[in-house]
Amino acid sequence: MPTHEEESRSLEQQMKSFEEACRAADLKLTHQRLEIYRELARATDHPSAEALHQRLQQGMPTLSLDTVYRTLTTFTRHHLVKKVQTVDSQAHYEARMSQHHHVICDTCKQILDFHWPAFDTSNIPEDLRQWGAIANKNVIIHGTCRQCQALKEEKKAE
Amino acid sequence: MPTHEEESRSLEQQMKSFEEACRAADLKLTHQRLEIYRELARATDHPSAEALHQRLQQGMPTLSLDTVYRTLTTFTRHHLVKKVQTVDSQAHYEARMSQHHHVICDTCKQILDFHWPAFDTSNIPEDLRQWGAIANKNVIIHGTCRQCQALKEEKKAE
DNA sequence: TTGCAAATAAGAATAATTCTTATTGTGATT
DNA sequence: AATCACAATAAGAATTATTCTTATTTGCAA
Repeated sequence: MPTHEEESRSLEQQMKSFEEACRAADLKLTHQRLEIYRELARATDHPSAEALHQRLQQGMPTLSLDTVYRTLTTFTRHHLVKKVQTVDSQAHYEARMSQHHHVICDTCKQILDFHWPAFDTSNIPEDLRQWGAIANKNVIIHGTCRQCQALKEEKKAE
Repeated sequence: MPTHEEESRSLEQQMKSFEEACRAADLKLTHQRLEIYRELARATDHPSAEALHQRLQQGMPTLSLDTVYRTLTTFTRHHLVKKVQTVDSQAHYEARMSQHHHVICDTCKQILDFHWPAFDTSNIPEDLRQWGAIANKNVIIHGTCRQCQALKEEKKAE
């Protein structure tokens, strides 16, 4: 368990490498971006844009919610932060009730089912046993499907 | 691979057990519910409420989008259909970029990180190798955390 | 067949996110 | 240090996904 001092030192280190990554990606180092990143890096929960905005507004009363959204999207695009895996904003349904998993193409958004019996019968990590009552465990794979890969190759060739 | 005939027969069977499940759950067998379920059972993609509504409107011009939403929610509550796993409608972010997974309490919505190296190093099923380029594979576990379990026990005891 | 609770349609309301536009600020160049 | 180009921001309007309100209809039990 890191002491308070160690924690904040590592936060500062994280800020340093964040700044470097921004420069490498040609992202301007604005006050907003630095604060939004710092707040997220400090967070132990998984805050929504709204939650971050509220936390930051104490110190930056003019910060707009839109900036938080835009900035998080930018960060995500540059792999500086992660969006917790969701399909997308729309809910999707299925009638198939048997155990299965999903592969999602991040380009065309198509969702495909697959089976993975070896996973289904595997045991969850020891430290999760204490967590509570588990209803189900599922795998979500993200990537680019064949067709979209091909389309991207074509574009590159142009 | 089932023939067309077999497929539609099994759809009819599925409809039969659906009707039975509705009766068991005291859900009235309305035209709308039957058609919404049939359309979803027939679908090979994972349609949104909006998509289902559009498909059904051909034959049922007065069907409201709200009914589709409400009905899907009802079905989900009764485990007659599944909502493809999402955290909830709001997007959630994190600055931790290292490989990890999430447990989500369906009651309090808290998201917790956990590690599962054995999963991370496992190989995906054979038939997925052809699918495309995989960017990442993650586990999402849903359930009820300790605290929420305890609260539910209390309520039951009252 | 009648009655009543449950379900629906229609449209208003809300929540989450994105867009538009005018203004500001970063960082490169002098 | 002053200037400049353009990226980034703030504010509020607009969009999208979903839920709520209310009046009407319908399934089904008696």
